Amino acid sequence: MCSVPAPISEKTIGRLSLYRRVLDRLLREGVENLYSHQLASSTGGTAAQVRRDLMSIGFTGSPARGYRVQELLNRINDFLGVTDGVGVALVGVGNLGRALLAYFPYRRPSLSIIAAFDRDPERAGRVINGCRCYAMEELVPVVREQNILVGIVAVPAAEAQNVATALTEAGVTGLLNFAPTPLRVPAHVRVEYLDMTMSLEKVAYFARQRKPM
Amino acid sequence: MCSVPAPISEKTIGRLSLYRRVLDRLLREGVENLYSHQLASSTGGTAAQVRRDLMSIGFTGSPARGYRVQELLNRINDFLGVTDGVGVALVGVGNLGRALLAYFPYRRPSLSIIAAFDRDPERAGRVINGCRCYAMEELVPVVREQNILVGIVAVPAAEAQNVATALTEAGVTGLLNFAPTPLRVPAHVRVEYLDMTMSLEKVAYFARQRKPM
DNA sequence: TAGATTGTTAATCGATTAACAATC
DNA sequence: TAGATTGTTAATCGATTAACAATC
Repeated sequence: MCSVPAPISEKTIGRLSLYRRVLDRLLREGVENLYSHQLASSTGGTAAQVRRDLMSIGFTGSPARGYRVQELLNRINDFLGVTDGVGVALVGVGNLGRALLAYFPYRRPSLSIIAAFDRDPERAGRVINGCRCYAMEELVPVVREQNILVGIVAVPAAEAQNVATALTEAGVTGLLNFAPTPLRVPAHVRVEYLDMTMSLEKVAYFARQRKPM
Repeated sequence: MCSVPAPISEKTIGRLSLYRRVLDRLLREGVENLYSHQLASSTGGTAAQVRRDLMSIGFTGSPARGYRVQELLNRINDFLGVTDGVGVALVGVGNLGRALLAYFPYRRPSLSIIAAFDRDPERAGRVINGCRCYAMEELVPVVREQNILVGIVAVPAAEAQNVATALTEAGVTGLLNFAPTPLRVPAHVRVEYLDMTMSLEKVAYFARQRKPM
């Protein structure tokens, strides 16, 4: 009965996050059961993929009723660990940073940006969207003090590495990097890259290809 | 000599976008030649992957000097079609939308957001970061008039499908979707998904896993 | 029961990695 | 020449797809 630690793929983690939000909405709408193909159509995947993902976290359904929404949601929340919540630090309070502060509301249950940092002394000391902005020098002590685990890098590419190093030194184990540059971090730190310019250029490329219509 | 149309992978397109920006910077720094591993370390990939990508667009280097930076940059620009430029429309001028207006400057050479739209009449008529905001009713005529090919969907998930349908009807062939919901569009329209919440939740998951240090 | 769905296994597909000859 | 790099081919790896028995 001692099952092997399930090999959860990285992509599965991302899809579980999406399932979670869909299930949350469905639950509020009063849906109690759903089939894999329903969840697939709400998330843009295939039914088989949904079943694989749920199997990989050890959740089973029945051929008759499909999956129980409430139980599945609990299971995913539990698996992703969103019930506990995690503190997030934002570095760089420029245009992008301010947008992120507005996008991820302060003191949100699962993920909350609880501290922001900027090199510009003008911005330090201000409170934006409920989030306090600190000077760069305070990064390490504040992140340590508040037990922050995740850092968002929203500074220009040239500064990104220094920011990543400082965040890592302060004890962060996950980084979301908006700068279009690779970050060198210790092996125990996870970096996720999010390059909006790349996404837009990709779309533009395909849009141009399909222009002649 | 009639070579087969090279099968360029979707991921390659994204990486070419990143190479392009690195090459642009290197060129300004006066670098004339570079090896695949140099480009790889600047973009977080492997040398073999860089070589595959460049080969796939028919660009070759020499064992002695590597690749010529200027020629490579021209080739990639040409391939991605950035030299011509493409018009982008933004739909949704909330927190995220305004951030995007600030992030992708108006009248940028290759990609410029030349029109924004919002349901809120308050926002329509204003000019943000040099970009004019229109009412939702003007979407189809304005997008058609200005020959806009790409649409950015920055509205809540519930409205995303309607916005996508309108943009498609107006002649857009590429969509960048920030809403966490799949979009049903005609086959000739390309949709790219960018879910910031998913990215952040993924990082948080891995960060928590690695917490015990 | 009949029918749709689940969970499992085998087959397929694509991309990455490894090995190597050719080049300057 | 020696050495590092390029371009090419074969091998490996993983993920997706397809087929099918089990289930309610």
